[in-house]
Amino acid sequence: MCKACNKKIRTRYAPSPTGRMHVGNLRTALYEYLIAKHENGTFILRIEDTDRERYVEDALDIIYNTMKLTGMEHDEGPDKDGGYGPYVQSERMKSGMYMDYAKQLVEKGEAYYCFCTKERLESLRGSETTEDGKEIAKYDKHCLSLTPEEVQANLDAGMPYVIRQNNPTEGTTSFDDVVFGEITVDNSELDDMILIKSDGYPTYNFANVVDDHLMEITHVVRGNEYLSSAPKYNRLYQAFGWDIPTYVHCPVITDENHKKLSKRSGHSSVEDLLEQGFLPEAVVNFVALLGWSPSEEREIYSLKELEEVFDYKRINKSPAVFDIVKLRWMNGEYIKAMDNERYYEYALPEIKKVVTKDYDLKKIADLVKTRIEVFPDIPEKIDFFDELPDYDIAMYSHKKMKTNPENSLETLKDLLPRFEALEDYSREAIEALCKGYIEVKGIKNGICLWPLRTAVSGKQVTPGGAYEIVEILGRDETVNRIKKGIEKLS
RNA sequence: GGCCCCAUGGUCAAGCGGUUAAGACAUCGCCCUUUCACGGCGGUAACACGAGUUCGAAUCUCGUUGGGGUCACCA
Repeated sequence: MCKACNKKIRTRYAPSPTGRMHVGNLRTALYEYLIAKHENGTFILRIEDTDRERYVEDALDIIYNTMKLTGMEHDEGPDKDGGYGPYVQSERMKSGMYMDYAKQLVEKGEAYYCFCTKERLESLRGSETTEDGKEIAKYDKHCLSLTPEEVQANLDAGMPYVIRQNNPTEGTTSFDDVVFGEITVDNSELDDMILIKSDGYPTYNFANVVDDHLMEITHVVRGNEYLSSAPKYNRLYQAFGWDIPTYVHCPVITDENHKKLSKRSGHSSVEDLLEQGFLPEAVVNFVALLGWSPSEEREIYSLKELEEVFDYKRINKSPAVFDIVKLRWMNGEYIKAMDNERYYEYALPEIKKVVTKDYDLKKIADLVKTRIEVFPDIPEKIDFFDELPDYDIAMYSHKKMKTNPENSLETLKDLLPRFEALEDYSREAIEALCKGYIEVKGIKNGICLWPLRTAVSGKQVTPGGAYEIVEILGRDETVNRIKKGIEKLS
């Protein structure tokens, strides 16, 4: 229940099918979802496809898919009728409802027909420009002065027209936002925005208000970029005499340069992130924490857990930088916490990219589990399994281990026959072999294990230790690689 | 440029008039250890500035500076 209006909470995510899902939109959707679910409310998916020019065929699939992957299941939507349909604006338009509502406003004097041509509108603009060359314009209410007869004559003549909101030029308009508080603007700043386009479609601005009202949306969550047009939406509600929903404007998400997160960053959409190997649950968790924080000191939350603790009153106002480094850390936490079965599903394909021989891929996967942050980190860490890389004998030298090419050669020469003779080739036996050797020789672990691992991997840094690698390689390959080491060192 | 919004470490952030100004990521050091990672311990690092209000301001007010957003028949 909504405490303010005493109604069951209904929120909606209303994307436009124009491409990939921006992380800002994901967060908006997430907050809508959480606000509803926190109070046992209804979360609705509505498609705002009134812009036929930007419409992208695949976009709808992307939306459904992303919602599914993230676990944000909607209660009502195009595929789930809840009695408030249709849930696609282009379908809602077929009944002519937007036009009817617009006409209601015309009758009330809150809107008017406008027959101005593009050319006239452009000439209106030219006069002033912004710093970056953008034209500044505000419609001059030219067509407001048309008499009803003139309007009718134009209509009869089939002249193209739009319907504009009629905003006052004096006084002020205020509205409340739960995160930004009360905001007041001079009415003289309010442009007479277009409600119905000349193609008969409603604009986003208009359809959004009408649909939110008809669908009984209680909480409207959207990005900060809508803050400046919010007063105009408010006037629309007032003009109709409708209840104004609770506004929740979210702070912007920026890139590391504090600019609006754009495609250029390479990770502006959920799909980008998924392609880069991030887990949907990590992305959800991370995005939830961008502009919001829980009251307790914790950062890892599943969607279910977020539903419980989410309090939209704790959303903050200042913009947040999308820090991919922290996302990587968080993703790593999710990987470490994954149960093995699912972990293998993600890890094995990455391993197969560089390991084609018949090794125990799951054991290799185990090796990297605590060493990666995203799955594509895997290949470069394990490429030595398939083929021993060419390496320099300087690798045998390690200051702290007190190893050098000379004592390494000795170790490898000693180890070779022992491995060749090893019948039971198990992890335990391998360990026993090495430990026995270390004890007999009275040397430090490193003197034995560093050269062994180096010979067998050709690398100074490997996931896992000598035992694990040697076990996975198998006796033949291990013996082979020890021989190569001896050759190199001799 | 007009209007609107924002301002705590490099980043995410807690904080609502009295705190040694949390915590996380990153970074640095130590421990663990056959490398790396994991894990554990610790360090460096912040209230943009200036006036008020107040016994007392990161917290309230105003201004300055800086940043962002917006000004479409796009959403």
